[in-house]
Amino acid sequence: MRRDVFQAIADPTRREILHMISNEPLNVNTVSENFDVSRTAIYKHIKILTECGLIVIKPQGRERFCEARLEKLHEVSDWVDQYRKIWTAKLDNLQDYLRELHSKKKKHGKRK
Amino acid sequence: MRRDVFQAIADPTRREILHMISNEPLNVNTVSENFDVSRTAIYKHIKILTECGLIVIKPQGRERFCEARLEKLHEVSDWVDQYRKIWTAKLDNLQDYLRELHSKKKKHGKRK
DNA sequence: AAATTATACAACCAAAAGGTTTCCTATATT
DNA sequence: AATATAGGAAACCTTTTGGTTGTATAATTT
Repeated sequence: MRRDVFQAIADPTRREILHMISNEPLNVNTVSENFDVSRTAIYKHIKILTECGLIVIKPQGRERFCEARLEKLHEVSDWVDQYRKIWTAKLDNLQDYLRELHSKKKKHGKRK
Repeated sequence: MRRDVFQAIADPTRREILHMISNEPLNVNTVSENFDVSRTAIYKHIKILTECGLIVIKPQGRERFCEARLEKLHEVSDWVDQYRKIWTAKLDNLQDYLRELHSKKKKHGKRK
């Protein structure tokens, strides 16, 4: 099954799961107790998160502890970063333009 | 229809559309020509992207130019950032641990 | 005016997503 | 040994997603 991080974090429940275990690993039951859907439903989300590498499962007795692999999110932030350059550049241009407009206030039609 | 940025960027086709128009606005046909699915399919993707604010459509004659609103991606990077703190802290801890392990190489089993 | 072009949108479809209940297995507990 | 607990997975269901074709409409060209 093709799983990628972008698809995994698209679901709000999965983002919440990630949040829950971001500080300490929790077993499957503990995670599912915090939602009002069934344990099986949560289990499926957990499976998806492991399939894309955002979680690793560590067995301990009969329990499975879900541990977040937050570094995996760098894929997302790398992707965003390439666009941040563009959008901040555009904002800079806008600022320059506004500044220029402001300094030459002899002209008529002015808008913030 | 509830649309959020996370869901919008989950689809690879939509990410590619964003990429295409990240530098210059393009009209719907031009965008769709670069994919091998129908124009209607692409149009739907564009609609989803506008619904979550990642694109604005500017009519110009009979054409609609799709302009990227990349700033909207800050929602994603903000979300990632809260976790980046955690994952980098953990990496730092690991590094400290390894450094300590290395300097005091006389002892046997040591853990932070 | 007629034909072409760019887009919007309805109707429909198959597959995937997200959920359920039910049953099974492996560890702990008593 | 018997029971309880934690998790895995099959079977099934409904809604959403991503796609299609076909039709309609508004500008542009010829």
